[in-house]
Amino acid sequence: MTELTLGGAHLPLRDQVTAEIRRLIISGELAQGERLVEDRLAARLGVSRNPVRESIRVLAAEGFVQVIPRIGATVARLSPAEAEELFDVRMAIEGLAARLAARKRTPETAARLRLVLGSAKEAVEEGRLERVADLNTAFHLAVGEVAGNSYLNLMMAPMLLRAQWVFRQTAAARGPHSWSEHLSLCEAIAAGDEDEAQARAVAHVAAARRSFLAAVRPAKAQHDEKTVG
Amino acid sequence: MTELTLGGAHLPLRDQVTAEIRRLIISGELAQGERLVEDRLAARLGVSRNPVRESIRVLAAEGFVQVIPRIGATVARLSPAEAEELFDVRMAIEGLAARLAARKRTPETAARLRLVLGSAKEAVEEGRLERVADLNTAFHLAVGEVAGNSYLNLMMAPMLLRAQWVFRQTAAARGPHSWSEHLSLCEAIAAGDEDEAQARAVAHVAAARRSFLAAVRPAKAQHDEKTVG
DNA sequence: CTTTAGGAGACTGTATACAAGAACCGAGAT
DNA sequence: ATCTCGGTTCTTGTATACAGTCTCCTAAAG
Repeated sequence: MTELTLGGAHLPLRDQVTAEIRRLIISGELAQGERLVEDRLAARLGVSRNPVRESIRVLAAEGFVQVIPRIGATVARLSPAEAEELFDVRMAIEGLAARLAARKRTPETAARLRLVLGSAKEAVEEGRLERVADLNTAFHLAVGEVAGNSYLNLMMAPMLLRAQWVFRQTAAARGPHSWSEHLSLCEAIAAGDEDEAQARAVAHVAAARRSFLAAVRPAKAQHDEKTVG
Repeated sequence: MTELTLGGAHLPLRDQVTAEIRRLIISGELAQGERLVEDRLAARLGVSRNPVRESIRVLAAEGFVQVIPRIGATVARLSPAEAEELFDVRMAIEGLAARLAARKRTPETAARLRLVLGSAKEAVEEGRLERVADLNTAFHLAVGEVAGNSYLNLMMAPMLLRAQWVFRQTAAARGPHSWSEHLSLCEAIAAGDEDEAQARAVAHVAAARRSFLAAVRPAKAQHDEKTVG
């Protein structure tokens, strides 16, 4: 592996391996459909097959990997159609998260969210693109934590990573816009306006979808504004 | 194990083990907070630790198991609050599934859904309670398949199993009512009425929540009709 | 030239072994 | 009696080994 043993408090290898393979998939270093041969992956990461296997199961549950019994695991394929489908799910989930966050917000909530947004803005200005993506994800997760629904958060983490994957695969990054949308969402949550918070979260994802569609089929008109509402 | 090697086309042990442990958790044979010692589980199921470990990771990703590195795995705890939170997620997800199903339905859709409902009705009449639960889950999954959103389905399967868990833990089964609600949802989908389909799915989950609340806090008034809409 | 049987190689499935760390229990000190 | 220290035991983390299955290549038959 390039650098697995980072961070003092060493997590179990399986967790590091899971994170690393996931990163390789999201970044595209492991291409769609590419076979994940346990031996080779293990050698590449400098571990035995066992942690790799456990990681593959988790990544399969998250939808990054497809496993066919006795055949092997491959990086999942992400057709444009499947990629677009994700936005519908995100609207539902993130809309709910925003609504609940507005409902459950405390006086400290706004500061907490703005802290993440601040870091994100810095990262945008510094042009650290990967960090921007991570901080945007962190923002959404922070909203989820404010919402305080444990199962919602359990789903959100892999979903957001998948969203990163979708964007990386289509080369449709969009740093600056999302920041103002996040800020807008943050305000609605801070104000405790559930309807507005949900609406802004949904609008945010809808905007992301437009950006995605523009990258995937630049010519075609974007007539798909229907969906959740 | 009691009976793991069932079904001719033998799945990998890890899959059978995952299903079995999940079943043990949902049924309550493994209690909340109970330690999942790999050795013991492996011995109990008649396999080695390896499949058990892989299963535990998957079940952790699904939220059935809590893993603390170097300490061990336990059956997750499901506080009443956490249990209730699930209904919000279900409303969002199943509402979306119903909407998409109505949008994507084909002429064969109704028959397919009604087939499952028929089996469920039979099971209700025969008093086969566990089978009823499985068929209700199958119905929801079938709606998801009609919706044709792969990631949505990926989330739905564990979510529905978790819903089963919630009900089993609170002893709040409700066979007959859900059946008519399912039929009603089926009709809306068949008619292609997206709004109505979503509304009925949400209402169905809301009814399930009422049933849950009635079981959990029988005295307290149920004032929580707010949420997605 | 296409097709098909056979066998070698590659890879997954499962078990076992060993190392490292955490929990537990008892003995001695305070 | 309580606290603390030490060691024993239990359990997880990781690696290795072996068996079973699939794939792919080769070679012979049609």
